[in-house]
Amino acid sequence: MSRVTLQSIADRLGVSRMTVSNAFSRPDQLSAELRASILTVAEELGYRGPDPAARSLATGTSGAIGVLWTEPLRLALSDAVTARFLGAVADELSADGLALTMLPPTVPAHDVAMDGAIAYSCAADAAPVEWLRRRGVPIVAVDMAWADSSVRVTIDDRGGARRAAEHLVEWGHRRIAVLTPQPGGERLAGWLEGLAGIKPVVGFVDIFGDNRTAILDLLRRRRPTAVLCASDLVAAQVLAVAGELGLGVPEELSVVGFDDHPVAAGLGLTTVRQDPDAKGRAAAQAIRQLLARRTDPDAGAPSDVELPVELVVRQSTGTAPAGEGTPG
Amino acid sequence: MSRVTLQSIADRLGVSRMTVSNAFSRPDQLSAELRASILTVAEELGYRGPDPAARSLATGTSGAIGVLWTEPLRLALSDAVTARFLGAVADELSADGLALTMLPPTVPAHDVAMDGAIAYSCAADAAPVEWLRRRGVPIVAVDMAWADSSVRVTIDDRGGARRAAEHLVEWGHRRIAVLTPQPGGERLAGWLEGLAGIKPVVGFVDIFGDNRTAILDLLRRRRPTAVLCASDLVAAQVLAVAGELGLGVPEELSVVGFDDHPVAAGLGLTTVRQDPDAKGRAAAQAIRQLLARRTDPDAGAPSDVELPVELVVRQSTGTAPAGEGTPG
DNA sequence: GTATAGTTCTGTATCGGTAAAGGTAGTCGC
DNA sequence: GCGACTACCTTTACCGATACAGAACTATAC
Repeated sequence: MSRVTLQSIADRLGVSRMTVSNAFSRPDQLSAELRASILTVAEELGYRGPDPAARSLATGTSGAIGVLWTEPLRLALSDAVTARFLGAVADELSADGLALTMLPPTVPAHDVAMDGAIAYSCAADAAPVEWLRRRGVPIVAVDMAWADSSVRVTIDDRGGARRAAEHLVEWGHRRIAVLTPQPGGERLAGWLEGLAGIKPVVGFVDIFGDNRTAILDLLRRRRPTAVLCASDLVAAQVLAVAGELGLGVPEELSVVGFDDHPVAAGLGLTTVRQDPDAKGRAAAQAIRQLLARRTDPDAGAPSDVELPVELVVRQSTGTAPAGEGTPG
Repeated sequence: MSRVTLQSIADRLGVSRMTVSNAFSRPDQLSAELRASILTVAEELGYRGPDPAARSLATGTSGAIGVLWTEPLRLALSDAVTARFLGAVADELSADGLALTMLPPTVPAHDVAMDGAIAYSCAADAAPVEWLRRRGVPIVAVDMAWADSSVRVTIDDRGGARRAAEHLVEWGHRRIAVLTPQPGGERLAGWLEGLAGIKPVVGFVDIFGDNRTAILDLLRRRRPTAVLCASDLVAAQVLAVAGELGLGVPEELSVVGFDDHPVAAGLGLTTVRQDPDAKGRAAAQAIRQLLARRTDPDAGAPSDVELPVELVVRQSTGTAPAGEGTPG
């Protein structure tokens, strides 16, 4: 017994296949009467409804937007800031009837149908990004340094980092450490700007991992009076290690994070706040505009967006310890 | 200029379209030599790679698993327990090369191509669930009371709730309130079992909302010595209101949550721990088995899974206040 | 020299729809 | 009574691939 298709229904009723298609997809194109009988027959035959794959092929749209992420998805979803961003994207897109498809690194991005994609914090030369570009899928790059033609949504990483560094300098700190995932990047650049010539001790961390050993080593051997961290979660690890070492915060050590992750408030962590909801909305808007251009080439190209950030001063930063203000 | 397809490449080289298809999808089916020249020509012509929609129609698979959720996706992603579950599902499925498509309530589920679906905490009669059933999509129901033929993955809600209630009774509590989102449900049933005849004060809450007023009213007017909450987030609200009222916890009020949400440890909240990672893995496994049955009908049907839970006693519960142990 | 098998490529059939233009009546205005 | 309109349905022409069976050719064995 073969599958029930539009044709089966059409044959049964002696109408054209197109009419049956319209009965499901464009009810205004046929009389209510005929439509009712088509639906009845469809029901009788056990028709499953228009096949999404076939429809997708015929119309050229799939109803889904992809999210590219180069780490295991667990990490995206378990981080409150990232998850919040994704939630905002999803909600904003859902208003347009679009679903969100999350593509882990192991899934060949070229195999999954999508009308557009959001590349989130990927390396610009990551293979999946490259594939999608090839396919001509409209891409919005979020939190990525990617000079290429797509649209970018970023936050003012550099400005926020600069403010954070300036804040420490204002409090008299001179022996300052920075914890960054890699050499380079906007945040590091901003810190250096804000430090105005002070050479920081640079430590490298795994954003998603446990950096206890590295931090322990840094605090014990280099004795910074302040630490600038690439994220609040790293900063939280610094606070924990400081506690272990009996270092008073902020009396002996000031700590600054980044993101204003939900844990930051509870820890009294001074940090640079970003708005993941706004970022998500901006990304979704950009996608929407790119999609609009597909049907109406006159629609303007969306422009890059850079969202502002804000320094939030809490209890984890204070004046530099007396007599310790100079580089060791 | 029309689009470059397999046919364009085939024509250019004088080979059959099928051979070109194989060059991309089944490299072992042709000589390395021919394949190389096909890829070269493809490159020259600017071929974008096999169209996912077309492939999907031809093969009958789409490479994505849907997640059904009847609230705004923001709520799924911003809740740590749910997000963690989704992360586990995504990671587990990604090993099979499957992407995860999140379907918000506003997206017609029948319009998006998917090979299977995970319905998470939806009403069994929710329209999207019904559509997918119609379409014959294999569905795994998670945290749902759904007697129908699909596979279910649940946690021992009833047993956990029973243990929580017993715990309070053991500490001498007799005037106990429960906060639940709706009348009925496994957790409520478990509480009632554990209360062994004690009639609780029942309060209704919005799981995703702010219930301050309702809780304030409950604590002030009914003066329970203990509260059983349907989730840790509700329990956290109870703790906050207790603080406002100057009620000592646990001296004057014991509070029990559910889930062992990350905030619970910080709040010292006694709760029932579930393992969202295990739940995610179980759901993904079930999907995998359902998909396997599609190609090999002899593969056994996956069976329902009920995961154990565990009472975690922290500082928010203690002995009932003296002389208050009897129902008012 | 012929059967056996393996490699490489081709032909045909199919997957299940939608878009856009094309009839064909009946209706309306005048 | 005639053109224009509207409402409804049909025709034609795709959308871009994969599955499966078999043909042609090469190598190996005996």
